Amino acid sequence: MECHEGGYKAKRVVLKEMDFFGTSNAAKAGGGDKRPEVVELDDDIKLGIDTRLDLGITQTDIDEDKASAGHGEVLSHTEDKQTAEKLAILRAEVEQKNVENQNLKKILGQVTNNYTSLRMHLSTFLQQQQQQNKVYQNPIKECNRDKMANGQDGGNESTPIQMIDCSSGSRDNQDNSKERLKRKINGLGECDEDDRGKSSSMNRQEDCTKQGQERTKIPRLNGGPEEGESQHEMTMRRARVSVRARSEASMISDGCQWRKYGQKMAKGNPCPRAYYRCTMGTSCPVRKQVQRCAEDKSILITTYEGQHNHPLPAAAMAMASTTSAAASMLVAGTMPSGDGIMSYPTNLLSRTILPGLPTLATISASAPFPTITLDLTNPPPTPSGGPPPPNNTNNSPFANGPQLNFALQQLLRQALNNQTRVSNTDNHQQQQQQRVQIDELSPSSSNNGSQAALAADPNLVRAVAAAISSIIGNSVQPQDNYGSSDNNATNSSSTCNVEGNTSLGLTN
DNA sequence: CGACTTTGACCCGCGC
DNA sequence: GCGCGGGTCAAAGTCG
Ligand SMILES: [Zn+2]
Repeated sequence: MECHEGGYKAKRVVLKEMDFFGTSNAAKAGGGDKRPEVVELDDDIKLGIDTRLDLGITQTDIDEDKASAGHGEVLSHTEDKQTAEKLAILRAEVEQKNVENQNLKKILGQVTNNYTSLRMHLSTFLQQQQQQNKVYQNPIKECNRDKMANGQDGGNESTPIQMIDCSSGSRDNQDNSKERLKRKINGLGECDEDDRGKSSSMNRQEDCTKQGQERTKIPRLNGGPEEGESQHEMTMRRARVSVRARSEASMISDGCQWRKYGQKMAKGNPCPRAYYRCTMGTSCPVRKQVQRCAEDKSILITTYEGQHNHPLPAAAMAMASTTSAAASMLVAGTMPSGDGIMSYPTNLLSRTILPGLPTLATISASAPFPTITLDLTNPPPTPSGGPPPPNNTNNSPFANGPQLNFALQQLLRQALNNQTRVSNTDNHQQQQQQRVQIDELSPSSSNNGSQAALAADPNLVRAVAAAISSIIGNSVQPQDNYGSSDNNATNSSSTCNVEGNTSLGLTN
């Protein structure tokens, strides 16, 4: 009803979006491929800043002043005046040098930042490669993969093949064709990570209309016990990220273009759930669901799913990176062991508990899909603590992970800040912000208690690295702005934060 | 006229 | 087998 006020009369203009990141302008600017670093350096060059550390002259002049001051009784007032003028000039010069110094520091910081980013990205990439190698080593999966790639009927095998590649867009070129192939292949149903779950409908549609094939039963994602590897893949495929934010608007402004393709009344929630599809790309598989929280209708729950197969504007990258980071964390933390779908996160995130820290992440095995909820409805995050998200369930394995939570929190905040900055076309600040972010995560920083945990727990490091990589990817790979966000459509239920979701208490 | 929203219908999986 | 709920499609209508 009015929960989702998108009343048609209200219309497009009325379809007011909460300017979540203040990116309305940036979204249109769409400079996703711009490298802030370069811009700033260019600016410095244009300004003709003298980058030489030429500070000796000033010292000499000062000494001269001192010497002349020693003969003060001899000097006349005019000489005093001259000295004063000299002093003033020298001070001005010193100030100028200071400014230059600061500029140099900035540049240095940027370079350091870039270096760190590249390192993180590289490490993440290597990790992903390792994972992929593992996948390829699995003959069964390989077989399935081939079947899918060739468009052959895979029978009832439901082994999911594709994994979410949060940081690389290597698949992007193949996405469309793969998708079509997969959709033609009914039996395999959920081959594509983007459409899994929903692919059934789409498959059905195309099959019925185009091929008229008999619809072989599409095995459910969780159908049947699979080897750990498969479960891992499935977990990755089904990772979802939803964002909770207080907004009176009907939709969050995330920089992307969305087309509404459906609306349903969800059970247990008087407010309808709207379905949107990304229209920035011709066949972008990314979808999102928007729904108001039943308990608190001022809270808007936006769930992203899928991976963009097209370049994103900077404004959209912020959100995509955020969700991607969350998904990465989820993927990294949801390595299934045995039949427990979510056993891994327990080890990863619940290792340490900081009293008073708001619960940032929750996961429940009861959830149909691994879901990360980025909770932006809470007060700003402070490592010292804060009120827990209203909807967090205590029983989830992710309930306690101060280090990672805080790190991710910072990352997400950074992403959000980045987007805000992008909207202001202030790349410089964005860079600085990013640098600060990395500094916080770096071992050299002394602010977080999370450092120790990061250093001690490789899993944690991996998770954070994956999360960082997706954000860093913005600056490192401007042209591959493929936001990978697997979000959850909160299909578990329409309530605010159902159990089974991972929720990252994120405050902005 | 193109892009978009609305909305009813349809399909699917799942539980009983 | 049936009903329910989630997700999607597509025709119709609206807007710029
Ligand atoms: Zn897209």
